[in-house]
Amino acid sequence: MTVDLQRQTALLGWYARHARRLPWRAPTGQLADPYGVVVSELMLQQTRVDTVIDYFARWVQRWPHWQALAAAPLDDVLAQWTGLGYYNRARNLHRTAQTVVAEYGGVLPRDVAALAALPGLGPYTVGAVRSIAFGQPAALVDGNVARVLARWYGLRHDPMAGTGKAQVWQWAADHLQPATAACQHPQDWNQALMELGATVCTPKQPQCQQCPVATGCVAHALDLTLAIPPPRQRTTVVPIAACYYAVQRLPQPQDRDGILVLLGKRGEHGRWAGLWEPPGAEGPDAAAQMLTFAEQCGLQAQRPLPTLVHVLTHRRYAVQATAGTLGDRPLPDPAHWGYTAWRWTTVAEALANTSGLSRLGQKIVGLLAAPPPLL
DNA sequence: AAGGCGGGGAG
DNA sequence: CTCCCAGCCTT
Repeated sequence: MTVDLQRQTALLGWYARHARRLPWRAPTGQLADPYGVVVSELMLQQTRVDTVIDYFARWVQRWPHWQALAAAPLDDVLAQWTGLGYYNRARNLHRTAQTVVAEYGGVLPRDVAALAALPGLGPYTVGAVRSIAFGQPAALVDGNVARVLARWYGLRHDPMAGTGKAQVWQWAADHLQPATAACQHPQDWNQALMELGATVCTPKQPQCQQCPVATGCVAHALDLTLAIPPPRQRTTVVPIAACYYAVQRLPQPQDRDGILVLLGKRGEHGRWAGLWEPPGAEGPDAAAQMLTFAEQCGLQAQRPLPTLVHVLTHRRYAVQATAGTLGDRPLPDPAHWGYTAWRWTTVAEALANTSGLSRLGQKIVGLLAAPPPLL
């Protein structure tokens, strides 16, 4: 196929003028620190730039290099990820750091196969690391690039699946060599494509008037910009009824920080794996289960808390929470309630950004701190 | 190829 | 409400 060198030059020039300054991004024409690239790319998977900026700054301040991250306990890594979601990414990043230290002497390998074997690094992220950290002429396709190229060529299929996906990856590869020949910096070309998709060639309100490559864009010429890429199949959201208990413990002589709240640590698999939350259950018999839990704890002074809703991509939690005070009985076996451990903490600590709670868990604890509802 | 996996911002 | 974001892993 032929590629439009003129439009490539236009896009590269646009990127040199309009690139956002991001904490992990090197100036145009330069390479970025491999550790920072991997950390930022793992955080950015399915997550917006604006959300990641603060997390990235705190992360590299606490763990500035592979050795520091590899030596950190997994619980600390998960806690530092609190609120970012998709917590397997944090586990993968941690395991990647340990592999880099143990297998590669603390230096990220430059080899494609070695990179692709690292946990958490898929086709997109490998392309990003190779080009942005090492300057290798490696193509990449993320949601932005897929949308830009699909519109550029008037692709009528979903660019993220099946033949459309293969087509877009081919286009990305076709562009890379001549674009790199023009600017000598494959990292700039890849980031220019993504930047255009993130700031100009957006899904809903593309700014075609400001687009440096609108000339020759098939979708723009045919007025199909909003129809390409085609809308994806809508996911069905499953409603889940859940019942949680905010169990408090009155201050004891060793408690200097006032009333404490009980947390359980979730198992190593499934949703919110390894994260903490107030004890709860989900499903049709959740309320009955938790009633038993309350009896086992000898829960006193029970009062219902306002109901709350927590929405995930495929699940919608409707949570009925109850507050109560622990009696003088010992806590039941956490394993019987789906947890690997119990822990007491203050409300303020549970609501902190490094608490290791899921956002749902924080919402439940937050009900204790919220003012009572007006009647 | 399909399902699981979070959370939040924008319209 | 809706959509979808610098995706990956498991089955």
